[in-house]
Amino acid sequence: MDLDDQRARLFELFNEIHIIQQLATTEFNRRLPEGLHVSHFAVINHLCRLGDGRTPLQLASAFQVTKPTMTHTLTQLGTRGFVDVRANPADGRSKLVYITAAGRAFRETAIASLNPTLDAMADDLDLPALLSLLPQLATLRRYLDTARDVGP
Amino acid sequence: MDLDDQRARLFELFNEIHIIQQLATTEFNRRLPEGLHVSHFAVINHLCRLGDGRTPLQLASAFQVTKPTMTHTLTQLGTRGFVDVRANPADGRSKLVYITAAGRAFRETAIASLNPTLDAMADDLDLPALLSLLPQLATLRRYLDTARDVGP
DNA sequence: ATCATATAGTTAGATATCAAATCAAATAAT
DNA sequence: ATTATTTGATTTGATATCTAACTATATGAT
Repeated sequence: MDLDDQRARLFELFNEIHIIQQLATTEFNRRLPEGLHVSHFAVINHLCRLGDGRTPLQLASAFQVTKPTMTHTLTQLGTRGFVDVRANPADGRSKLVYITAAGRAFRETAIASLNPTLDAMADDLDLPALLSLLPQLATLRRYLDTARDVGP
Repeated sequence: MDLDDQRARLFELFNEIHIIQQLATTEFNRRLPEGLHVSHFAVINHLCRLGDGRTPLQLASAFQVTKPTMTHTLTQLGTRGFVDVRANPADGRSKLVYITAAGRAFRETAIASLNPTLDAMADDLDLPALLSLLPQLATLRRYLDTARDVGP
């Protein structure tokens, strides 16, 4: 495989990933209740599964989005009453994000909306083969994350 | 693996893909000349490699974006003089997209900007293992594309 | 102690994307 | 032929995301 070919196939890999992300995000967004985005669900889900009382920065880091993006997402979630963002007693610059009862209820609803789609995928696709991609993808993700802040 | 676990891991797969797409897109966008987005490059690249004179709809379909998105991208490219969008003599509703000399020049510049990043990845990562993901990802992409227009 | 630097979060502005609705042309049906 | 349906593209309006710049607090250096 020559160099140009190598580059083209790597680019193709990212193109496939881009398309999958687009289609999956669009699909999930369609299934979720009106006005709610999969990025909202992901944050709520994270707080429920791994515990709340985390800072916005920790959340931004967990999802690899920028700080303003997380500010925006948390504002949306706060407006809907799904999270409660309080001052961090240990650090005056910082805040802590707590999930509310309404937030937990939203998670249940969202899960009920998304599970049929996930289950259909599990039925229609070779799930073990798909999930076997996870380690490779995680490696790639870590690499990109690390390579991120080395310039130029 | 129980059902909930299966769902959680599938969702995790999409989360990884989402993060990779975010990081890769951001990285590529940083490398590209001012004001140009990787989605612009992808269209130009496609036209150069596989031939121009395609319709906006064909392009939208190739990248799995919606028609308005492709209209927007082509408007941007047209404004910069990278493509020429003409009426389709064979169909009054349709148009044909041609690449210009400036468009080809932009592609060369863009490739020169992106190749170092791609080459660094090829050096730092296990490229054969990465590229071996392509068939599985293509299968997943085709599945999502097909499942897209079945309701509800 | 004071001042410089680093860190957490927000604000401002830009843009890529989507869904829904619209318009125009082509095709199909009666 | 005329009308209805389908198809290609655009317009409109909303939103998620990014970068850059800003504010406020915390930490470190002299």
